[in-house]
Amino acid sequence: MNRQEPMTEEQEVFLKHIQKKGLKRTSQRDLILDVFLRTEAHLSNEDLYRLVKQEDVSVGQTTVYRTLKLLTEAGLAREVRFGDGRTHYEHNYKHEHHDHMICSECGKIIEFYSAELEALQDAMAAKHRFAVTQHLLRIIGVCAECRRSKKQKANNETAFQPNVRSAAGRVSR
Amino acid sequence: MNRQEPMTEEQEVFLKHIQKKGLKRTSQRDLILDVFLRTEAHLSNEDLYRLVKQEDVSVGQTTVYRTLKLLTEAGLAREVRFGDGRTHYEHNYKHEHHDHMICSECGKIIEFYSAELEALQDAMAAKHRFAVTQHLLRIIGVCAECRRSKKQKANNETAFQPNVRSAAGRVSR
DNA sequence: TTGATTGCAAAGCATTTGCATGCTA
DNA sequence: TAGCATGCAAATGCTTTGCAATCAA
Repeated sequence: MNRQEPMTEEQEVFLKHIQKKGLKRTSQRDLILDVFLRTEAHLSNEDLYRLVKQEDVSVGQTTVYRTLKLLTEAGLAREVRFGDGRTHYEHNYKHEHHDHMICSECGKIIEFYSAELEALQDAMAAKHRFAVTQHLLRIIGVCAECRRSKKQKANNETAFQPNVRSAAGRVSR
Repeated sequence: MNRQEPMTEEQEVFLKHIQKKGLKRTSQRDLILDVFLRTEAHLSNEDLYRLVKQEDVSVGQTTVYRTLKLLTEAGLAREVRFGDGRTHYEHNYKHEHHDHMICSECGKIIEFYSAELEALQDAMAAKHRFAVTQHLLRIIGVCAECRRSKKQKANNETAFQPNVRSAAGRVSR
């Protein structure tokens, strides 16, 4: 393990976290962090595992699980659950907090942020003397594109059955 | 299956749903609906299964799973996921929409509602030309009681590690 | 040298499914 | 009587754990 290249901020954060916990830096952890940072998406463990494997076949899925947990502890990643059964991860370092809209037709995920929304949530919490650690807002519906294409084949009487599980599972951006 | 007692509204809704789908009314389904309605909480499948078993040992867990799905379809129950890995269900018939605050210390769940919050969410959705089907807001933090008892044993330097998974899993009211 | 790390296989959970038997309409 | 419902056991899918071999500090 000897790289002379300058570290990115994220790598330093990770290294510091690892040292603070008395753990060790390994090539696998470096690689996984690297691939994670390089990919702007809501990666599931499986997704990340596949990407990492493209650069090093020998890495095991368990290591990816364990490293994602480390990254989360270090504040570099954030767990997101979309209700499809698996856990997804997104960048969390110096990223503004945001929430998600999920299209139940195509699985597309729209990120959004509203300061008023945040303030209102805090106000509600205060009203109940509740100290907020984190919050999670997920809006499920149909995105503009899907609504347009649905209008075209309008005459089918089938009731709309939101199926977030499979839809969100298929695509994650 | 011959009860002459008057049906509750919920039972009628359920029966209607069952008939519309060409399914059959059974004693198990009746019992499960009954126990579910009688219990004001965020029951997991397991919870409901245990309660039902107290009145009829012969009922299988699979039937509870299947019936809860039916109740959800019929609009009598609503699925809620608190992030503890399992699905919980709450009453949904003629119940106002509400959101949840979850205490990561004791697992207590506070229900709350804010019209402004709802309005703002709809506004955000509209801005993205997104047709909302449902939304989910979960605030995680520490409730008033737990904060009080934490203050008393104040001097432990242990960093606060929110652990919603186990906390919310243990208690559900 | 020593204890953390890794990858594999096995174990754990919550949930779903296959199937023979039982029961509703 | 026909076909849905039930309960059991087995299967599934994601995640975690046990363990022997390996590797960083």
